[in-house]
Amino acid sequence: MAYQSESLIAHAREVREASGTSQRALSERAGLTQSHISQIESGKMEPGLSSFIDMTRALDLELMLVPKKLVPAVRGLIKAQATPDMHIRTGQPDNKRFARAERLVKKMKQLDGSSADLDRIEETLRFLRGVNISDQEMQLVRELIARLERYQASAQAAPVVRDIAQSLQRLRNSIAHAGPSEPRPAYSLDDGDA
Amino acid sequence: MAYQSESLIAHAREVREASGTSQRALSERAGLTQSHISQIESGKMEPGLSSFIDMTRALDLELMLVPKKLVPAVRGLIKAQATPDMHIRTGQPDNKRFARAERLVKKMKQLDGSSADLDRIEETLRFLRGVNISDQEMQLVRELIARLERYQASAQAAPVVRDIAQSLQRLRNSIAHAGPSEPRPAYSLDDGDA
DNA sequence: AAATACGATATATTTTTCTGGATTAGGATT
DNA sequence: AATCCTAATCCAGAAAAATATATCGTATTT
Repeated sequence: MAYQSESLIAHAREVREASGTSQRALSERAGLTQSHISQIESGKMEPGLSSFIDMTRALDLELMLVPKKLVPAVRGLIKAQATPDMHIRTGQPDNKRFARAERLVKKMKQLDGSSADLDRIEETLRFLRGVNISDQEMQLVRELIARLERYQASAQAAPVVRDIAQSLQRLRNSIAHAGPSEPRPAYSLDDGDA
Repeated sequence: MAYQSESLIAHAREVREASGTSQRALSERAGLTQSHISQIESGKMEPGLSSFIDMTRALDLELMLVPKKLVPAVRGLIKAQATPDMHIRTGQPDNKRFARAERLVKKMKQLDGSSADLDRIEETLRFLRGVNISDQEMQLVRELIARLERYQASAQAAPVVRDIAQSLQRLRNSIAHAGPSEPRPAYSLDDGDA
């Protein structure tokens, strides 16, 4: 049920997972119960507008009304900042998370069979673990891992996996030689989704 | 009640009024009852997320989650298109709406007393009525008039009236001599609102 | 003056959210 | 093996939203 709000809720969930926030932690900040959030995220119930606002505000997101005509432009803006330039490299690699991710990939490989994309992800993760990585970059990695976790069992996981592999690869490149692997277009046309 | 969603709902309402859609017409397109919409708009009840989505989709709006950090940029984008360049001038002046607006201003003047801003609005409206005006421009005018109607009785109507007067003035200038009265910055910093 | 359109309200019924707490199940950590 | 954290689920009850109609006051139109 609740087909219209599906993608919005999925988006909120992705952000929550990428930020490493648990449902419980979020529930406290947003003033809702964990049970409530679980049901919302799993589509068992439809939140009220204000509940959803509370929830997303606690994730540093703002719910906005955008004229349909400029939805692609806004999407472009958002995507552009989701993969920022990443210069400062200070943080520690967060080995736990990498280990978890590598375990996940291993599991996927033996479940669905090995694939070029999975191999690529595995290798890139190994590389990234050994490198000093900025907080922003680590955040991107977390986001990608969370996506991978979410869609591992999904029917059409393949394109998602491919996208994740590409994103990780680009991150790796931008670190390996801090040169222009791709100029990264600021924001432009961006095919609308569903 | 329902303080978080207030501005979102107000925005939806402004768009509805600017587009000249009645609550009834909207209710049919969105699949809600007119009573329902009235209560939502007047803050007597809090819509469910999906109800609100239905409502705003019917207004050619899309509800999006935007990282707080780029809210100003998105606001800028939206505002920039709300006052577009306006070149094509074909439509008819829509005299009915102008007449209605002028009546409103007259009423306000005798109620709250005359003010420089009201005078300016009155004069600009007279000018605009006599000119060939594009659909887009007419849409802007409608939006401004709707705002005026909404805030006429409000406690702090003054700044709103001033803003409306300014917007109309700018529109008038851009028509009078299609020259650069102001280069209109594409989109940039934009002070957040409430 | 009568008809029409608009938005706000009223009422009654049905449905759903939301809370609160408790529990279950899976992984990960120790 | 035992513990901890996360997410999903269940249950009960209170609160609020959604639906369906109908009416009212006011303005505008004919």
